[in-house]
Amino acid sequence: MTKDVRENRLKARIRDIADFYHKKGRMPSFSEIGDMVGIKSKNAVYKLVNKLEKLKVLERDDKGRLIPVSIASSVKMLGTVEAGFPSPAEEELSDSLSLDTLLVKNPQATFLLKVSGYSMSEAGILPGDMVIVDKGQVPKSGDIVIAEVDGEWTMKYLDKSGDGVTLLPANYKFKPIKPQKELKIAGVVTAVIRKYR
Amino acid sequence: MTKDVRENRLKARIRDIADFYHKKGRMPSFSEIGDMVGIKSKNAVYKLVNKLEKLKVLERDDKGRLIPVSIASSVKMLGTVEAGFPSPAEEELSDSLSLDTLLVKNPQATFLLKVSGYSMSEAGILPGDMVIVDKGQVPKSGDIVIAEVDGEWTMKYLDKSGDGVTLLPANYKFKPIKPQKELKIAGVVTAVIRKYR
DNA sequence: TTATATGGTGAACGATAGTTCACTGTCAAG
DNA sequence: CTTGACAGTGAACTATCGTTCACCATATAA
Repeated sequence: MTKDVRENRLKARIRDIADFYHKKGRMPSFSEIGDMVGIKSKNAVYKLVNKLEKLKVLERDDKGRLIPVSIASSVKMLGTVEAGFPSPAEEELSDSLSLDTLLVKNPQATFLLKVSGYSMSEAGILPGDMVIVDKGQVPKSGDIVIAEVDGEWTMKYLDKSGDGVTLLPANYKFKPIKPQKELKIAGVVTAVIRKYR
Repeated sequence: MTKDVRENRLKARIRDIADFYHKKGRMPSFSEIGDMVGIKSKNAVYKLVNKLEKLKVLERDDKGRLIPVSIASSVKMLGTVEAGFPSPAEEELSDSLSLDTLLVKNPQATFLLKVSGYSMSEAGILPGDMVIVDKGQVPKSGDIVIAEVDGEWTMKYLDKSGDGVTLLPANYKFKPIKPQKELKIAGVVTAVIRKYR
């Protein structure tokens, strides 16, 4: 009864703080939290923050400043499509994460390129897709790489299994590439993104 | 000569601040910036921040607190694969963005589901891929949706063109689904993500 | 040469930060 | 009915915040 009311109020407050963070790009201060959720005393906010810290919604700095934890993540990870969506209560339990931290290891060396050809279509990489490319990663055999071969840029599978290096397309209509003069591997494709609408 | 030195020092400082932000989850204070980059006077930091604000690296709050702009984004958007990578100087000019803001409109209603079947493989959605699902979006004809049809969860194209509603697979080996009793559309697939390694 | 922008030091300012204390109701469990 | 946890008020505390002041050194431009 009143327990539900308390929980709902707590969730609403977490949502308020998360909204603030996503809109303003920083965590609110204690007094700002108080203004948001309708608490007049900073001490009450202090206790609220203690609770949220235990819930791993946020963390405290060594200097006491707030840093987001579950708040910073924009999506919640569920199971497979076949499993469908769980009940709202169970949704809460699923661990949430940020796409940036999931997909980008070192931001300084990571780029987004647009795909235009069909040469990798059998690997599920279609024209209009975007690939995340890490320039700092060491390319291994089997990786999809962005390479400059004899003056032209392509995206292909890197194959070091035979003698020399071969670039393999993922489309039977395209031919493997044996670099004649030079092969410069600029980066490794670490992820593919397709955005609808 | 000395101009290059100045620019490089500025870039190194921007990198320091970005590293701080990505590691600690919040922007540093003025004195923290001073400690990081080796400036003893907060006034010098103040002038530095003014410059970074003009460069759109960061912004200032109405209360003077720092919020990240280009610092918050983890990837830099380039052109097509065929265009390849530009020179490092041109790389700087490319606009950078955050994958979270690029792919997620409302974080509260967005989920990540894992794909397991081949029923959408011709749309470039393969087993092991992840789909970003927005539960708050209104499903339109042509969208890829997550639906519960007659008690089972699937991901299919939504087709409202004919009479009634049909769920279309993207694989000729699978058959279109005409819901017998009930069709609950739980969300719209807004993006596909494939992560390597 | 003389200006003048640039980048820095150091001290001071009021405002706000997070924290702590004492105190007050409210509700559920004993 | 009492007890104790919970949630909140209000005031005080120190530390740190961003800002501004006056001043200095070094380059670049006139």
